[in-house]
Amino acid sequence: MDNRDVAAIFARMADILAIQGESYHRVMAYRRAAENIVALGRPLEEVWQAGELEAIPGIGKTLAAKIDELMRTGRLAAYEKLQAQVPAGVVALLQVPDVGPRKAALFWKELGITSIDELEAAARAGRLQALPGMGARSQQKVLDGIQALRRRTGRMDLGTAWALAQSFLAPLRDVAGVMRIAPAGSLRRMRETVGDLDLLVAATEPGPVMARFRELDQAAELLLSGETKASIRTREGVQVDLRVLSPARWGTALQYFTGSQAHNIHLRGLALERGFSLSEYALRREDGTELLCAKEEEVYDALGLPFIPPELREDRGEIEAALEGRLPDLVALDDLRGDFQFHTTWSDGAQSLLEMARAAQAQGLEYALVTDHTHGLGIVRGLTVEDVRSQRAEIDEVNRQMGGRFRLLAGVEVEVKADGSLDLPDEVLAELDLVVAAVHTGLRQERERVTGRALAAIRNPHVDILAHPTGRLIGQREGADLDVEAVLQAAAESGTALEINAHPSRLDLNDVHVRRAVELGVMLAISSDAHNVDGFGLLRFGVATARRGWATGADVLNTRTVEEVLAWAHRS
DNA sequence: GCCGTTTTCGGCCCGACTGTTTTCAGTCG
Repeated sequence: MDNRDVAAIFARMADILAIQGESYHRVMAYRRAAENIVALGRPLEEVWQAGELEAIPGIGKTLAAKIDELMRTGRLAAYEKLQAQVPAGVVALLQVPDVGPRKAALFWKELGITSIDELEAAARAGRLQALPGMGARSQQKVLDGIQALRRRTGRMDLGTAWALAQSFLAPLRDVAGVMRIAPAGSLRRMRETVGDLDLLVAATEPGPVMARFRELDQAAELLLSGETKASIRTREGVQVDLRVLSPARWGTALQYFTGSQAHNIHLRGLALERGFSLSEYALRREDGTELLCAKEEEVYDALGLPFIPPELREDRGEIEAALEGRLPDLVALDDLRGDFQFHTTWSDGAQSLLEMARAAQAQGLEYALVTDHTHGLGIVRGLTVEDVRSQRAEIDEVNRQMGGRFRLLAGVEVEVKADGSLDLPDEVLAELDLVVAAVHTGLRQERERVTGRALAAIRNPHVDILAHPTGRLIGQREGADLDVEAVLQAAAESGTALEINAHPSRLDLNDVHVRRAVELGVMLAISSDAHNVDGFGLLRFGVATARRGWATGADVLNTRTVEEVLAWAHRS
């Protein structure tokens, strides 16, 4: 029973309770508990053994007892009882857009529908429209929703969402009356995946920008369209929401639209304690007068809080920390002086050492660690011992050409082989400025074995950084069955840095792991993993992941000067 | 089901949009 198993059960119980018409707040309690367990960072089992379950926000006596039962027996009687009461196929109906718990219950109780296929058949036969509260249009919406569900590709990675947002922002920015425009939602919070795209516009008149939005080429399907809010779906099946408000309300609007929902609920509760009702329009006092906020900072300030960066807004303790004046001073992209992983034509990169050095410098960096693959990784041509030494000569030459304004550091991304040994001999590793080790193969090994390889690499005195520790590829491949807690503990002990790989398909370590790493005092290295000259631009996603994990500049190796990095690498 | 410098009971964020309804329920974010 790991965190995800328990969270999935609680989320499932929330769905069933909602279908049964249980109190909204009881349902929300289960959902909130599930989210907090996912965000915990440490193994739930460990918290359970320590008897500290009730210290987790949203876990009280009842849920703690349920977790205890799950940990002891692997089962939960209350869950099994609920499952017996509502068929799994009825719960599945909730996946259909515009079908919520009330309608799912209606379809089940009135028509005996227990699967999405049966729902579709009933809609086609015209049997839904006769139900109370339903009609021909609602029935058609169900059919459209089922189609959309079957087309849906899942959540986008952060890089894809970022690029898609830019394609919407450009044409809308030029519309008359548009004063400000920004992506909000999970993209602004820089979550590792993004479902829907949320765009916010401040304009004197909503009409023109709403009209332009509906007519965009990308808008394959118009989902809804009111005076200030519209949603479209792209051909790829991505929903894009647009909201338009007046510039004087930009601060509250951006705060509201950035979320997360959990952060907003918590913040609005705090506002109520302070005598305000907070909405996207304003802070409204009890006498009905409004306090308008043109800037987001003003919203937090009015509630007696410092500005909370969007990346922290997940209701993972940031509001409490803000109240107590202990928000971290988060690392920023501008703080980065260097990069710790990129590739060149020496292995699977597209450009030469010199071209990559110039690109890194153009990105504002002072140094970058060359980390071509070693030959043990079969899929790319990698460096042999001779290659490592030849490449060193070329690195020295590039450094001469860069004239002291930029420094390439000699390194390697050395393969951790299936038996845990490294792909280059120690004496060769010792010649390098820094060594990055990575596991690329055998990711499906059993937990103990693959963890053992990671631990061996971390404890190797020549290894400075362990790259993309779990090896996951977002949306494509699960990471290894790694004991991340053991890896973090070992890194803290040995002083080895762990990578935050900035590539949007990796973001490995992830935000939750970073948070735990920061707690344990693990050094973090943000790496672009650039394979071409544009790759250094990906560092922003790595920084965002570090920020989501509450990392400060002091936690991140990249904020140090090249001299400090070399001194760190050669510490005892 | 959780939670508490107003509470151990009685609250629990707030509003847009749609469709089915003559005032509102359901869904979504």
